Amino acid sequence: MTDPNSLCQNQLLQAMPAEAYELLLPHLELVDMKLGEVLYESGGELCHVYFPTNCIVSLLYVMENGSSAEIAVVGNDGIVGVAVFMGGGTMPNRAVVQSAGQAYRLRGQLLMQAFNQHGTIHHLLLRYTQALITQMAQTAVCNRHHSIDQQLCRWLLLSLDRLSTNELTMTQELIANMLGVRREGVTEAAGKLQDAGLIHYSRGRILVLDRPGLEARVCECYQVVKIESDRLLPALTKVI
Amino acid sequence: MTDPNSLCQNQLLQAMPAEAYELLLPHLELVDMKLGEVLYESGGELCHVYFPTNCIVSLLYVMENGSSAEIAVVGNDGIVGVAVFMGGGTMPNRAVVQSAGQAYRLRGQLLMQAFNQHGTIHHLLLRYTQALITQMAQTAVCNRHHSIDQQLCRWLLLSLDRLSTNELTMTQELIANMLGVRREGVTEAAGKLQDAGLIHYSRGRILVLDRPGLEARVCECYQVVKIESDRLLPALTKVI
DNA sequence: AGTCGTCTGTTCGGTATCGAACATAGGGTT
DNA sequence: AACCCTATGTTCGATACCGAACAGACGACT
Repeated sequence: MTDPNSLCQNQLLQAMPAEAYELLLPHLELVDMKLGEVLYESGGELCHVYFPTNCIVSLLYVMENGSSAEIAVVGNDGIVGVAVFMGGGTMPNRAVVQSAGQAYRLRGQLLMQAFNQHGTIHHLLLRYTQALITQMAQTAVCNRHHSIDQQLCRWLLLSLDRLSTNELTMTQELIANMLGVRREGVTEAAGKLQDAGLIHYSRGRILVLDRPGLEARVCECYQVVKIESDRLLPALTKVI
Repeated sequence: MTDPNSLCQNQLLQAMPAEAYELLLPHLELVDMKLGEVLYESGGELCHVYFPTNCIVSLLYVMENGSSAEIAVVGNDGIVGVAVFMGGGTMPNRAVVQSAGQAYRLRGQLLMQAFNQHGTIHHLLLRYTQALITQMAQTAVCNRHHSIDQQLCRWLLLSLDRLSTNELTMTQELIANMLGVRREGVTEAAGKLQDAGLIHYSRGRILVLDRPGLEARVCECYQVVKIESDRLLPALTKVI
């Protein structure tokens, strides 16, 4: 069973009205999410959805030649598996744990019931999905127009927003896979940030020293996503 | 008033069950969509939604410095204004008529009613939205990994799929705005396609001579979106 | 027929990113 | 303490795309 208090760690669960999540509560299962774990393969049926608490999940597209690109990230602000209630059941993307932690797991069918029967849950999930759409759209824009330096800043800030620490466990190699660039490109960009005193890098650990400094360097894409998320899900930011 | 027969030109309307669209029918208004017309500005309230018949609408993000990037295109396969039923009301994108024609216009509130009251419409629109999500995700991937040549092929095929002709009215300058690249880049890419005998270009008109040839050159992104759309909305392809 | 605006084609140097190869250095293991 | 694996740093030339400037060419309009 599940400790009700820890539900607050996921903002979507937290935003649900009492009568709604009492319905879900008995079926929520707190599971460990290990770094690199694949939750869904591209096109694979989604048996469960996940409400991350202190982990981050990346949605990736993996190309035929093996290279990849991140489409969006989901943390304690959202839910992994929107295709369940959108009706498609699957998506042509892979979902990978990018930062280890825990998540509440729920059978897809149960979420469907809640989605169909409770207007509040319905509205909440659709608004979250719209925020996710904005994140994807802005990823497309950023990939087109912005430098690796700027994209790295955006990526760091998106990750920071979804964690409670200022330390990320993440090699440059992995970041490169997410951004869809070469590892050397990330090395160079991270080097600049380190020289500027904004981060400290050491063997798979990134310490963010100066968040305002990152925000000063990031492209507009980050703010667009953040503002839109706050607009669509105001309850989430109020309660924190 | 509206000629019921022409409703068939939009596949979403066409796929609605009889009792559902009889509800909407009296409120559908056939309107002219002029090239370059802006349906929504970024962040602007969506009073109406549009069901394109023989026009194409682009969803663009316009950056602070004025450059732009296409996020997705909507033709007679879909609806412009998903933010109405997703709950956000607005999106941080601009919707522009990319290819002139006509569309059925409907007040957002009326669509909301239909969305909430008719399960069939509800399912249909959410599944379409998921297809749109796939298109956006793949745009992000394509922007990251593929050459202008490949992206032009993808763009031409996406447009062709939404028109009944093999002729597009579109200057290279406009295509460049959509793809978020320089006009010269499009000139060069289009020149290659013309040399290969796949298209014929002349002052704002593109004649597609060899569609299979384009399909042979396009990146996997095009097929991913097409397959996913067909999967999510099978009724639409069956009836054609 | 001539003019003009727009669309397309071409060129130039500059820059960001790529692809590959290799060097260095933490940090855990034996 | 020595070792090794992995993460990070550095270099090289190649390439794709950019930014700007300009040349040609089609077609509409007078």
